[in-house]
Amino acid sequence: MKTFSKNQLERYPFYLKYFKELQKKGIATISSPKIARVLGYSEEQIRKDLQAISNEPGRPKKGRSVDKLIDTLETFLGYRDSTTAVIIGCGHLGQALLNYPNFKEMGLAVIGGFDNNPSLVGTNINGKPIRSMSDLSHLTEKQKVDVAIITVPAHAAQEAIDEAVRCGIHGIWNFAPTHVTVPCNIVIENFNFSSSLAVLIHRLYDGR
Amino acid sequence: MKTFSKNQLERYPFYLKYFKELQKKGIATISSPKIARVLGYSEEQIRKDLQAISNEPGRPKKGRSVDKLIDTLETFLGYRDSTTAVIIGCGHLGQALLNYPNFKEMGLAVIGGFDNNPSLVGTNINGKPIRSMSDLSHLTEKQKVDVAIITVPAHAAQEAIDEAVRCGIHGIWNFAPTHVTVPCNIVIENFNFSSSLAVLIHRLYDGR
DNA sequence: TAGATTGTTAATCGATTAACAATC
DNA sequence: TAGATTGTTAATCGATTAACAATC
Repeated sequence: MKTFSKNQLERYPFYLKYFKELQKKGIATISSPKIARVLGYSEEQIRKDLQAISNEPGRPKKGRSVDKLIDTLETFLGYRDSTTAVIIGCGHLGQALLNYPNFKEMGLAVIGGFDNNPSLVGTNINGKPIRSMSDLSHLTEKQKVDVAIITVPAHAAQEAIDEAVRCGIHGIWNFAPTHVTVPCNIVIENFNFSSSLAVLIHRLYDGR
Repeated sequence: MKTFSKNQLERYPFYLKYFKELQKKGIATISSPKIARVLGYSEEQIRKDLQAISNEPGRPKKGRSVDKLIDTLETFLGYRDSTTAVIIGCGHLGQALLNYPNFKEMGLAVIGGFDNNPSLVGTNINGKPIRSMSDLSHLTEKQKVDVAIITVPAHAAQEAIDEAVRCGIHGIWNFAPTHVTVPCNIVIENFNFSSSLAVLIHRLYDGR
């Protein structure tokens, strides 16, 4: 089976965004050299990336159909499925994610938040109910939950993740700035401000 | 000069976090095999990573001093410097970042926000003033600003970044889910929800 | 001394880039 | 046909892993 590296997977949303802009402009086909000029990837890499997910070849001299590429990418990225997610930790960052408008078009349905702060429990944020952490298992018994988005402080992250895993959630999107461990059948993606900032600051002070 | 790959730079904050936990527990030295067990990297990689930034060797049978490692890492990562940043776009995400408590210890001083929404301009968030976008140049004339954190909607990102660059800001931390272009002397780091989510979803539905 | 751990050098692996014939 | 672009195969590059002598 084809395998996809992390870097490669990270590029696909950029392609999709660009192709949607082309579609809006009424452009029907796009070639690798043109994509290369805009997105700054090499044209060979673009060809490989698009070959890996397309089920029909590109046409010499034309390139590929923008509509088909969008269709293929949205399917590949799971934007056509509905993945359900809960936010664990409804502080500022968790609340921002409860309000984030782009998850829906990415096929991610954020169905509610969990927190232990009594002044939050029972309220709604962006129409989504905030429940007590102890209610997570009740929700997962009634409804499939695919992803737990972890936005608790670093010191509480491992415990929150353990509870999510106990409740049968298989995907963890960890925003807490700390290393955590999960069983090997659980998929975890760390989305780490401090790692991203480390790259930025180093490049900034180091002249690349 | 030594070069550091993106992956390598992204690992350093995890080391630092872990070493600080050790320090809190009163542990004085740490070896690569032990780090490997906790963080899940290979011990060879850990040795290379720590060698690359340390100015004295590790001691056979002991490892390295936790205090010294923390000192070295904090200096290397720029946590001892003060990097100044402004938030451009003070919607939910921008406000969450204005309230994010961890930037300070990373050496990042968020000094204010910019937005064009008249109901936000003139207010304070977490003690930080929100100004009109047209005032950015006034601020940068008076004060060094190193980083612009871009939390505007995707369609407004390029314009916001162009303005930040015109104002002499050299570092761009882009949270908007879109590709943007910057002059070659500007450092940009994309922190992209859709890319991170793409990795998570693919691993989740693909059995790794 | 023995053993754990180090740093260095070589081997492997995987991703990106280059070369080029095929094709519309 | 000529030229742009494709897909494939080979070469390069860089990062990770393995091997192993050195050392406290």
